Amino acid sequence: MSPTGPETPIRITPAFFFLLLTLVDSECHGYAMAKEVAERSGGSIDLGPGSLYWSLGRLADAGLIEESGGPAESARSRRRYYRLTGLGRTTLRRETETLSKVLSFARAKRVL
Amino acid sequence: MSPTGPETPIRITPAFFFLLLTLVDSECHGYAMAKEVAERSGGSIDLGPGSLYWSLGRLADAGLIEESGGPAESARSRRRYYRLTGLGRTTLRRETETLSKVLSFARAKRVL
DNA sequence: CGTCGTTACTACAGAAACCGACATAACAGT
DNA sequence: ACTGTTATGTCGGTTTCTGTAGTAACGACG
Repeated sequence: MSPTGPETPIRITPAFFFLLLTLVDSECHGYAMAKEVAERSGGSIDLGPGSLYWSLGRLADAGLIEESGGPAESARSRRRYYRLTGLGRTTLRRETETLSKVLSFARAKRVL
Repeated sequence: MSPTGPETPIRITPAFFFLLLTLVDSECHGYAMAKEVAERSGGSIDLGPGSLYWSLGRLADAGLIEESGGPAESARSRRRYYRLTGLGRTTLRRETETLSKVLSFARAKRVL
C-alpha cells in the first residue's frame, strides 16, 4: 500500500530547504518565514504569496511541518503558525549532509 | 550591449545545477552527463531522455552552455559535446555561493 | 466611526519543469 | 546480418511552481 520508508516524498529545492531552516529553533508564520528567507538568502530567493503558501502546503502534506496553535496572541488573527515535525527535522539534517557533500564536490572542482 | 544574445534569465533548479557541475572541468555529452548527475546526486535526480535533452536545450538557450566540437574522435559519432560558457561558469559560481550561504545558515542553526 | 496603510493569507490561471514512451541512428561484438 | 548498448530527438501529458488579484484582520489617524 504505502511504500513506507526513509525516502523523501518530495524533492527538497532551495526554497523548501530555506523554509525548513527558518523553523529549526522557533515556530513561525508564513509571511515572516518568507521575509527571513529573503533576507537570509541575500534576496536570491524571494517567495511571492503563490509560491510561499503552496510550498507550505506541500511541506505539510509531506509531513515535514505541521500547524501549531502559535503564541495565541489575538484570537482573531489571520496568522497560521507552523513548526517542524520530527520527520522534518530528520529530513533537514539529511539534506544538509547531502548539500555539504555537493558543496565540497563543487569546491574540489574549484568552482569557487 | 548584448550582441551575442538576448539570453533569457533562467532559474537554476537542482537538475540544472548538477548538469552545470558536470561540465566544470571537462566537456561532455548529454548521456554521460545524465549518468554522472544520477550518481552524483545519489540517485535523487534521474534524468530520462525527455528531461535531459529538454534541460540541455534550455541551458543552451540561456547561454550557460554551448556545443563544442568535442574530442573529434570519430567524425560520424552521434554524440554532441557541450561545454560551459563564461556566463555559465559565473552563474554556477553564484549558485554555489548561495548554496554555501544556505549551509552556513544551517550551521548557525545547529542542524548538524 | 471611517478610511488608509501594513500585515497576512487564499484562490486560481497559466507558465515552467519534468517524465515516460516511442523513434532513430551509430557502433561493437558475434 | 543480427543483436545489444550507447546516444540523441520528439511528442504528449502531468506535476510543480509562480504572479496576479483579491480578501481579511489590525493599528493609527483625524
